[in-house]
Amino acid sequence: MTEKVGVTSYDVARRAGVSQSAVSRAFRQGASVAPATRARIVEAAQALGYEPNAIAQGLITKRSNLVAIIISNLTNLYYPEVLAELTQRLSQHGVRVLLFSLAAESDVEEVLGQVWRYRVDGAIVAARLSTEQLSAFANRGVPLVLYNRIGEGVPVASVCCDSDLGERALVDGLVQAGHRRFGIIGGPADSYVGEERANAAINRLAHHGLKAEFVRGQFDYESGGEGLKTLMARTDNQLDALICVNDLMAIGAMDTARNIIGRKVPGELSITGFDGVSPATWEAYQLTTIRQPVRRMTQAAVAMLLERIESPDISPEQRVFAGELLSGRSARLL
Amino acid sequence: MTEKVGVTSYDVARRAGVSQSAVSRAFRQGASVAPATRARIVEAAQALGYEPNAIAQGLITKRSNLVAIIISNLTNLYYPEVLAELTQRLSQHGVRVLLFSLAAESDVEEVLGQVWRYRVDGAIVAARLSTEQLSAFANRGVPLVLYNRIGEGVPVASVCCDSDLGERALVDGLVQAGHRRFGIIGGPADSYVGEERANAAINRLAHHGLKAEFVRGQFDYESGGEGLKTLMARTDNQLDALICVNDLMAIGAMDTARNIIGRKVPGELSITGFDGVSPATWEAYQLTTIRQPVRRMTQAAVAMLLERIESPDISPEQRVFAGELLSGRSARLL
DNA sequence: AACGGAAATGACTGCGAATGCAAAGGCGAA
DNA sequence: TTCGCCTTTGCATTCGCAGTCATTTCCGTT
Repeated sequence: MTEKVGVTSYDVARRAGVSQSAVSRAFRQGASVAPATRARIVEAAQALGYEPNAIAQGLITKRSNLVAIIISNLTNLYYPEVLAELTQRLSQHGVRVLLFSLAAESDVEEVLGQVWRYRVDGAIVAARLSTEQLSAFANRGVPLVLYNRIGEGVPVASVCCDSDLGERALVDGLVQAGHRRFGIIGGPADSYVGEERANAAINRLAHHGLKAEFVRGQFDYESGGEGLKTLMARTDNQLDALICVNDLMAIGAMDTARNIIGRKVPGELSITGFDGVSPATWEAYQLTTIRQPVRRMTQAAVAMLLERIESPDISPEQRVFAGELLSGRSARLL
Repeated sequence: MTEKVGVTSYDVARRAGVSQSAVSRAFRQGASVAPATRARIVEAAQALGYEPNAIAQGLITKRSNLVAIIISNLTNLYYPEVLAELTQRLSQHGVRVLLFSLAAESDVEEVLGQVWRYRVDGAIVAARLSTEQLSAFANRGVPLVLYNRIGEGVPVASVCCDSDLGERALVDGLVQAGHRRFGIIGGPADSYVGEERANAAINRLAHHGLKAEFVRGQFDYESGGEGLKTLMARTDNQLDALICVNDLMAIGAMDTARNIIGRKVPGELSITGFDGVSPATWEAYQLTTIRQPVRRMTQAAVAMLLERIESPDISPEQRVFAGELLSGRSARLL
C-alpha cells in the first residue's frame, strides 16, 4: 500500500495491464467493464493508492461536484447548525462544499469572483445579494438557492421560515395575555429576516390596534441589552412586552432585564425571540420563541439545489416553512 | 456585459485580437505583457464576463488553492468561531476552503478519500485521526495542521491551547480558596482535549494531595447537568467544586445546580469551564473559565499550513498557546 | 541606416480523466 | 464451421489553461 503523490490512471493501467480508458471505466458507475477486469484494476488502484483526480474529472465533465455555501456571519449561533446540516446532506449526495464566510457584506463581490472561477455546480446563499449579483447566477447558469431570504426583484429559488406566522403567534399570545406597551428590537436595516420579522410584528400589533416602540440591534447579545435600555428610557419604563427578532438579542435583553434593570421576566416584562437556537432552551432562559425547522429547511434547500443542478430550467420556487412556537417561560402568553 | 457560460481564454483572445497565451499572461502576476495589451485583454474579459477556470488552472499547475477543513462536530459552539476565522484568514491568502463536517467519527475514512480526490494543497483538521490516517497525509505529501490535538505517535504540525496551564490556574485558584471536594466532568474517552484537560486537572489536584470524583460527558449542555447530578449522588452532596472540561457542560451544570438541585453558585458550589465561548460571558453565567486565544491559534494554524504548502519539507512543529483565565462569578478563586 | 538586446507575443504541448468510435473478443445458433 | 450480435477494450481526442521555446517587435546606440 504505497500511497504516493501523483498516481494517475495511467499508472494504474500499466500495473493492471489495461488501457487508461479501462481504468476510467472501472471507476465509473454503469460503464462497460468486465467484472474480472474491474477487479484487477481496483486491486492495482488500491495497491498504488490511486484516487481519481476530481480536478481533471471536473475539467472534462464540466461537473465539479462542488457547491458554494456563502454565509455572512457564522458567529450568529444560528448558522453553524444550518451549515453542518447542509454540509452533511450535500455530502451524502456526493457533493462537496466550498465554504465562503463573509467578514463584511462588501466582500460578496470578491467572493462571487471565486465562485465563478471554481465552476461550482450550484450555490446556497445566506447573505444579501444585489439584483445584479442575483442575475449573475442566472446568466452564468449557476443554480442558486437562497436561505432565509428571497430574491428581491428577481425570481430565485429560496427557503424561508415564515415571519408572519411566527410573529403573529407571538403577538397574538402576548396581546391576549394582556400586554399593551410593546417594544421591538429589530435587526440591521439591511437584513432581510430582520425587516421581515419586525414588520410582521408591527403589522400584527396594528391589527390589534397597538403600536410599538422600535429600535435596531445587530443580532448579537449586547444589542439585546442595549435595545431594552433604550426602549425603557423611551417609554418611561412602562414597557411590558419586548419582541426581539432573534434569540440572541432576546437572551441579552433577558439578562439585562433581570440582572441590570431589575425587572422580573416574565412577571413584569415578557420577552420573545425568534430562531430557536439551543441556548434558548437552557434552563436559565427558557425563551418563548419561534423555532425554525432547520432540518426540514436544509433538507429542502439541498433538494431544490440538486434538482436544479440536474435540470437547470426548473422554474424558481419559494418554500416557506412555518416555525414552531416554543412556549418558554420568558413571556406570559395567551 | 453579457456574462455567459463557458467563456474561455480563447474567447477573450479572439475578442481582444491576441493569442490565448497572452490572455493567460494578462491574468498572471509579473508576466511579460505590454500594458496596452493587458488593458485590451482585461476589457475584453470584462465584456465577456470571463473568469479564469480554477479547475483547469489546478490541473496544470498542480495547485488547487484548496484547503480542506475537517471538523467533527460543528454544533459545539466553539468551532463556528474557529471555522469562521480560519476561512476568512485563508481567503485573504487566496486559498479556498473545502469544508468537511463529520456527523460521526467513522466518516473520516470516506472524507479522506474525497480530500485526496480534490488534490487539496493542505488540510486543517479538528477531528480524531488514526496513525494510519495521519501517515496518509505524509505519504501523499499533503501538508497537515491539527487543531487542538496532536499527532499521537506521528509527528505532525499542530496548534493547541495549553491544558496543563489552564487547569492548573483553575485548580490552584479553587484549592487556595478552600475547596476540598472536587468533581470533574470529562469528555468522551476518544476526545483528545477532553482527556488532556481532565488529566491536567487530576494531576494538579494530586499535587495538592487531593482527589476528585470523575464522570464523562458528551461536551454538551445536558451532560453538564447530568454529570453534576451523578457526582452529587456519589459524594453525598458534599461536592464544593466542579471542574468541567468545556464551557457548555459547565453552563449546563450551573443551570442544574441553581435551578434543579438548588445549590448556590458560587456560594455553595464553584464551577469552572474551558474554552471561553461567548455564552460563558453572558450575564446569567459569568463563567470562570480558560479562554482559548482563538485569533492567535487560527492565525498560527493558517500560517503554519501556508508555510508547509510553500515548503513541504519544513519539519513538524507544535505551537501551544496559553489560555487566559477569565475570572467570572461561577467560582470562588484565590 | 544598421545593429544588438530586451521586451512582447504566438504556436504548441501537456496536465489527468472521460468518452465517441472502431476494433476485437466471446458466445450461441444454425 | 460460420455468421451475427453483444460485450469489452483500446485509440484518439478533448476539456481550459500555463508555461516553454521560438519568433517578432521595439528601442536605444553607434
